[in-house]
Amino acid sequence: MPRAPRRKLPSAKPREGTAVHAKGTERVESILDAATDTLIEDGHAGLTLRRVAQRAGLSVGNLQYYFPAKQDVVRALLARYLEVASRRVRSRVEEGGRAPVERLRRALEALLEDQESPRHCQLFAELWALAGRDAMVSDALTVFYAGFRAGIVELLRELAPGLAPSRLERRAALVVAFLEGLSLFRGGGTLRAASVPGLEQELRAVLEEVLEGVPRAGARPRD
Amino acid sequence: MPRAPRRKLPSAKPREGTAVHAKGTERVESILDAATDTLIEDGHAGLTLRRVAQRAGLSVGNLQYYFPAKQDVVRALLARYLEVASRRVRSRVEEGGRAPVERLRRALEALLEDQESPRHCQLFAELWALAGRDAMVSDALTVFYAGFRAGIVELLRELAPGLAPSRLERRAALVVAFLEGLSLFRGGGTLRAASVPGLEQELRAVLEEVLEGVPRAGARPRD
DNA sequence: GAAAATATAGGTCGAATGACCTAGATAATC
DNA sequence: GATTATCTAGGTCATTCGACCTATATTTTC
Repeated sequence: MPRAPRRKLPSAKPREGTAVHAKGTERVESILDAATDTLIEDGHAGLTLRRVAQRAGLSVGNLQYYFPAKQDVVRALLARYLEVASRRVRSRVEEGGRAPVERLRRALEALLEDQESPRHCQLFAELWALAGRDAMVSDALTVFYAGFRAGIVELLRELAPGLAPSRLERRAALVVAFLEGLSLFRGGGTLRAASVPGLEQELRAVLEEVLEGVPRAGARPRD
Repeated sequence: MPRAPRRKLPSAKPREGTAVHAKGTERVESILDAATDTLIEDGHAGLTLRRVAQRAGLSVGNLQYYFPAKQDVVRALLARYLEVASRRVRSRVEEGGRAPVERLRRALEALLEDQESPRHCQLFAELWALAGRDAMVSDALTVFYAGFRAGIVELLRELAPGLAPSRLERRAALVVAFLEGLSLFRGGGTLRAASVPGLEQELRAVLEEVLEGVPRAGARPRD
């Protein structure tokens, strides 16, 4: 943690991750790639402009031409990654046009597959920690999880059309929480070493068990 | 990230978090308190010897009398925190001597209560991120979660005595994963802002639903 | 082809860091 | 009272950091 930013007094460089020419756009992409890798491998504290610049193969000065401050890099990297991840969730949800139960089953299976990536899991672990300290990260994740939930809601709606929208939203939130909890111990999660052999089959078995008896309305709670 | 540690060549201070007199023990405790708070508030990168010393109200030299290196502070603080948290889980599990289902219900309720603490949740978010990069942290968490799981296993065993130990272990792992996932969005979690109103009641409702039909053996999978 | 926009390299600066050290003061214990 | 434990206050050192700046190439655009 180097210094107190004496920030933006005159500032002649209004650029913020946007480029006009093709070459610039390409540069921005490679910068964000490098920044993402660095964030994943070395954490937020290890994400330094110098390291990113070196990894992306350009000078620090050049990097700062596109992203004047570190915060700008993080912001852009986050926006890009979460946007892609969101689209991924949507596409998972829309996958296959079968019966409701089957659709849900396939969507969950696909979401679980995404957790195989250690990169992805480590990134999110990093973001969860950051969210408690950085409002920008917290906001970005809030938007992301709202989209995630919405995708699950769509799936659940088909299964239980009678459920009130607010209750669907809540059930979806529980599903998301479970999935994120699993991402810690499963596949590429940072705690896969703290897991248990055979977790996968058990998870599938429980999923089947729940899905078989799923279209029950449940006792109506005070809304 | 300051410098490459030129580490331990002669080293005349073999102390490592242990004190002889009462005053020293007290000091160590206050150091670990300060270090824990700093880790929670500023993250692993913000955990600097200077900051910890200032917070604990002593000199850096004195801090290093007890903990020669930063790593030693982290190790000790982790051991202490996870030990306390482990005991807490056990006591939660042993709480109340009622019927199996009731015991499980109460234990889960107690575990959920622990998630109300933002400090606790932020610390764990930090540790999950760290675990991917620091084997010491990963190992400590692995031990912790093994204990956590063991506690849940005890509870589940009463409910489903027929289940094989390995399957109990796996079910417990799923419960732990769900709980940790919830800790992100519930109570003091770093993503409480990304949650949904009424999550609590819904969670209780689902819990009840599951607990009611719980002593079913489930289809025997290939073990 | 000239003017303007864009791209890039290299360097400076103040601030902060972890590890280490010295020299001495104060307190507890035997 | 001597021994050990605890503690303070300061400083050194090599290193890293983010922000900032200037000078120069390279492209676009007109």
